[in-house]
Amino acid sequence: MDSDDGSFKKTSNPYVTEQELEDNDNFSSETGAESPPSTTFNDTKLSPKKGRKSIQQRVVSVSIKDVEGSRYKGESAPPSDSWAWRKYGQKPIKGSPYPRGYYRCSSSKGCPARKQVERSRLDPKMLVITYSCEHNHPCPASRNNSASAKQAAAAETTKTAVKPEPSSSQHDTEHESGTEQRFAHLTDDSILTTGDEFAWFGEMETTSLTVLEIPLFTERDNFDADVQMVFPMKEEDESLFADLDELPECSFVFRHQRNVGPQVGIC
DNA sequence: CGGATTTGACCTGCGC
DNA sequence: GCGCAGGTCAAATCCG
Repeated sequence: MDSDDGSFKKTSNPYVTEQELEDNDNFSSETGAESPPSTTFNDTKLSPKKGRKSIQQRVVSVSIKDVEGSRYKGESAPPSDSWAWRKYGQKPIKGSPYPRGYYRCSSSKGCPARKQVERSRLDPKMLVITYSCEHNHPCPASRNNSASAKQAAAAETTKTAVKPEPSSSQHDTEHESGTEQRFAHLTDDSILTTGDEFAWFGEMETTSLTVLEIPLFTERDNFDADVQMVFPMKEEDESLFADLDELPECSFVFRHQRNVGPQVGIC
């Protein structure tokens, strides 16, 4: 199935901190916020066939409005942001009225990246996208999540195919170069400090994309508290979807630094 | 006709 | 050990 040439070094993914790597087992999905303490908070339910220890995950929350807007406006993303995702499954999630879609990177053969797209239970106006990458493989989602997130989220929203933007011949060239070449440029600037590791968030903010960086809390209480800060809303009925056009133009970055704790920036 | 999506079945891990 | 839930597979179906 997925090739694993192991050619990528751990540091080749500038967007995954050591914190994430170390605390992967403590990763908390967005959906964990409402889960019983004994269930999924410390259990990512990662692919049993891939092994849990070797998966990196990043959670991004995308405003549905942003998604739809980008789609309908035909917003073109930079080639480096254009990733193709192929849906390979969908599952209803217990406790959530919304199904979770499973996508696999199809930008190039052997691309190990996967992502899960689901509507946030806390805020149905948001789509929560969880990117999963194996160790020794760069996570395309890390840099390109702006476009790819929109693509997948758009598909999730519109129930249509996830297709890469009809971007450019440059993109096609990248396909020919294969996965390694595709990620090579990511490695070039991969040595980032913790202060720069989420620099791409800034790019996303410029597109009014709402981003939620779910930190890897080791304390559930912290997680709950911070999620409450971000999502004060309770679960609402589906009538909310009628109000999608009323989504606020608000972007924020939610991060957690080692020895610093959660930081929330609200516009 | 080829590729992508859908969807039910199966597999695996975890909690009880 | 059993049941539940999540994740993946693969055949069927759809679409360009």
